[in-house]
Amino acid sequence: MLLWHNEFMDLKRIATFVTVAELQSFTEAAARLHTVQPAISRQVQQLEQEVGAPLLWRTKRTVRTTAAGAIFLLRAKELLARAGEIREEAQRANRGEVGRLAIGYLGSATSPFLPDLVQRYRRQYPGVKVTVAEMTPTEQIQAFEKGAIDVGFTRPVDRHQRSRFQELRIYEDQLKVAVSASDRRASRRSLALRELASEPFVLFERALAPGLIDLALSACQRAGFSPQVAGESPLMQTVLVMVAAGMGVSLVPGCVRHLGVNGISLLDFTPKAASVDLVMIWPKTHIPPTVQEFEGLVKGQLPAVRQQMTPPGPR
Amino acid sequence: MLLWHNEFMDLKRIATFVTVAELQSFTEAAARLHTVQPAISRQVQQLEQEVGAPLLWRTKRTVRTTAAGAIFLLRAKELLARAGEIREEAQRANRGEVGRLAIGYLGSATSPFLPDLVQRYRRQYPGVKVTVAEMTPTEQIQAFEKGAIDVGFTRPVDRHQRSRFQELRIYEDQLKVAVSASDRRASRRSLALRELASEPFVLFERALAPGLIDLALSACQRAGFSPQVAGESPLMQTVLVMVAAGMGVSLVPGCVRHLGVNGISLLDFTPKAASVDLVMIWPKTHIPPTVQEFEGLVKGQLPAVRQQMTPPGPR
DNA sequence: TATCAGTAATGCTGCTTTGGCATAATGAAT
DNA sequence: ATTCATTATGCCAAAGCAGCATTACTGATA
Repeated sequence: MLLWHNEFMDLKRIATFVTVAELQSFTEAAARLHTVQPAISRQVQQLEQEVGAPLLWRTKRTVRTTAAGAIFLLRAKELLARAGEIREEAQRANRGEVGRLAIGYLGSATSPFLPDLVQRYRRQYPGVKVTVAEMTPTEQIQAFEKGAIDVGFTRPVDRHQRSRFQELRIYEDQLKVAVSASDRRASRRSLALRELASEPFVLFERALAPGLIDLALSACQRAGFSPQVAGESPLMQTVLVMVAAGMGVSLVPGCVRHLGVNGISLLDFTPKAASVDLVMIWPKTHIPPTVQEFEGLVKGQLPAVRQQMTPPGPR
Repeated sequence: MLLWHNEFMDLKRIATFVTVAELQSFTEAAARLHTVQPAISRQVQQLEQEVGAPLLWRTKRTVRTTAAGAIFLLRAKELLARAGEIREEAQRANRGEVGRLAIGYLGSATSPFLPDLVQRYRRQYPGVKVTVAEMTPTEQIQAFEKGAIDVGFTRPVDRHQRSRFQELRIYEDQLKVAVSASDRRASRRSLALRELASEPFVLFERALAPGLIDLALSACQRAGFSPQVAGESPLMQTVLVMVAAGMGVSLVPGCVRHLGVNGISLLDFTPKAASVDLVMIWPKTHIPPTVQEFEGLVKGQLPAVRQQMTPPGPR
């Protein structure tokens, strides 16, 4: 490697040349750069080697740029400025001020509060490209694999995946029995789950939200029966409409009341089932700064969100 | 200076990072860059220090860019490409392939051949911005001072300036006596200069071309008289028109025959005066490559130019 | 004309940085 | 659990670089 000149120009040497060219003096440039004149001389010499052209025309009294030096001076200043810019940009990306934040969300459980969260975040980080996409829990896991989303609002992931994701509980919801408004029990506050043992059930498709459906099934199990599934749908709205139409009863999270489907009644039941949480999840590995910042904002908004998602009347 | 991190990012380290990011491997990057893996590790570490943000997310199995690294990778590649481009541009400037060539010229002595020279040059060096401006010899000297022109086609400069300029003789011309076509001597081939001792003279303004006029005056001096100047003009055409109008005789370079002024006759005279040369001059200090290349082209064209500027008929 | 003053280049030295080797640490896959 | 692949770290020698002293040169000045 002896005497083997580098393939690349050195930005420091370029900056030195710019200073010399603008001050038209090696000595003054040395003072400006807090070093000594011979260092400047050699830096410029090396840069001329690297560039492959003389850049400065020296007399003992004055220093001028050559033709090559003049054009190089112009371009070098641009290059140095650009170098500074890209460093700034990387730092902004590292602070989560630029970049992207792709959000997957569960429409039925987030519609009341998510738009506000997103709006607050976009105001605070206008440089971040935010996208939102409604997805079922299963679709969100797949989207994480493909890198299509950065955070997801969903149900708690199963034991298998738990180690790969970080979770933030947003709010706690309760399973409710959904019956048609024309059902004879529609006006009751509560019922025993085993009263439904022989009723037809309409459920959300298990493959798309196994956590939720398994919770419902285990509730029936504990009540001593296995529900007779008369219908399934990949859309929560459709489930509710089928219930309203009297095609069966269902077990759904209380938050579906925000979906605005008429003709149904949501009842508490005994024995009480475990609560069904809404969580925000994101992969533990390689957490982008945008996600970190979003997490902080969400945490700050948690009280407001929880108040918003708490049923207004008597529970 | 111990542990004092440089203000500038190092292009070599940036290139190393790009290689690592694209190959997604430190080890492979080391092989590609003909060095060893620890060197790569430390270069990337240093670059991350310089940038002020983590750029790569390392596991033992794979290497990925962080959010900051992803945007930095994109920009860094542009920066490296740009750095290469500006080096190329400086080299082209050094070879005279880009830049400028500002030409000052003496219209009366160059009009037959200069357009062709300029055209040839522009074809060979299309990247050079060529400008031409008609100027008297004195104006050319001033234009050189201001850096307004790079080469000049003019008369030989005086002793005082000679050391500052390089000269290339283009062609050799002879002083002629100009008389009106209606003059009784108009059809003669030659006359003795002293025949004009008592005639009125019309001359080009001395201040604008001292070399030429001093040559004419010294010719008269040697013929034993001092001409009686009846008129002066800063335009050679005007001088000739005044001669044609019979306002006087003049002493002019033979090349004025190309100006296309009618009604005059150009005669040889005795005693023969020193020849009046047309030269190309340019400052000795800081000769731009464009000028060097132009000089080469002009030298190659000299025979053609001289043939073109030689009077066709008997001399 | 000779001296002087100011500037860039060069020789040299010691410190800093960097590359290369050996090895440790770590995580994934079998 | 073990092994393999990969990156990080400790160490050393070589190279690069800054700083000092000095030289060489030129334009200005007396």
